[in-house]
Amino acid sequence: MPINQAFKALSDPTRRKILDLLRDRDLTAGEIAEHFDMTKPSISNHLNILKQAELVWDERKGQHIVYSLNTTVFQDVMKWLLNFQSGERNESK
Amino acid sequence: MPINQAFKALSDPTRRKILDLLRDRDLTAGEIAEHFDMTKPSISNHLNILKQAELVWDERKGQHIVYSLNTTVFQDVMKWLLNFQSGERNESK
DNA sequence: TCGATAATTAGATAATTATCTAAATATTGA
DNA sequence: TCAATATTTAGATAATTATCTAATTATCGA
Repeated sequence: MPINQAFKALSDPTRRKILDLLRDRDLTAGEIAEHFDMTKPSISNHLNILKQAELVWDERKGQHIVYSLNTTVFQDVMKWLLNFQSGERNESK
Repeated sequence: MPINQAFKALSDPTRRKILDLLRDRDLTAGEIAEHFDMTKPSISNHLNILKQAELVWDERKGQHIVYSLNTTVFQDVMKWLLNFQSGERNESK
């Protein structure tokens, strides 16, 4: 919901690549980590930042935790950007 | 042009407020600084980051340097976001 | 219940970013 | 040309963020 967290989350290439991977299909934390040259705790941290920004959802399925994309916040960010072209004032804080 | 710089630039509340101020009209560096409880060098640094991301243009007019909004990059960012709803794969790096 | 697997949390460190004060540069107008 | 004004650059420090290893938690299946 807070636009600030969304922009922060989106401002890192690793996190954007995670989002890109999730466009294809839902993935477990481990599957996501396989795509990166980085430890699992680091990826876990990035996933947490994406989760806090509500850009992804997580759901435990047995031993695994499955991550999926939440497109709602993308729309919120787009609305914010559209406001710059035409819209009325918004509280950018 | 690089989406990474655009997101980085947008991920700071001070910089988003600067962009918001520039929606009304072009402003000099000093006029921008007046709106913040922060030194001029700090604002100058934020302006530089916005400039590198091409979110603003600057033009010297006599003693002043006038900053203005560049909406092109906003559109690039929106295109990137739209891709997540419907689009084909992009290189999110 | 216990060993194996998946993932996160804790704690430390390195890298990046934001901010400040002081100094430098550019321009104007007398 | 020189003093005043506007802005940036330099250099230092504090705050934040990214990353690692080691330890912890949760779940499964025998």
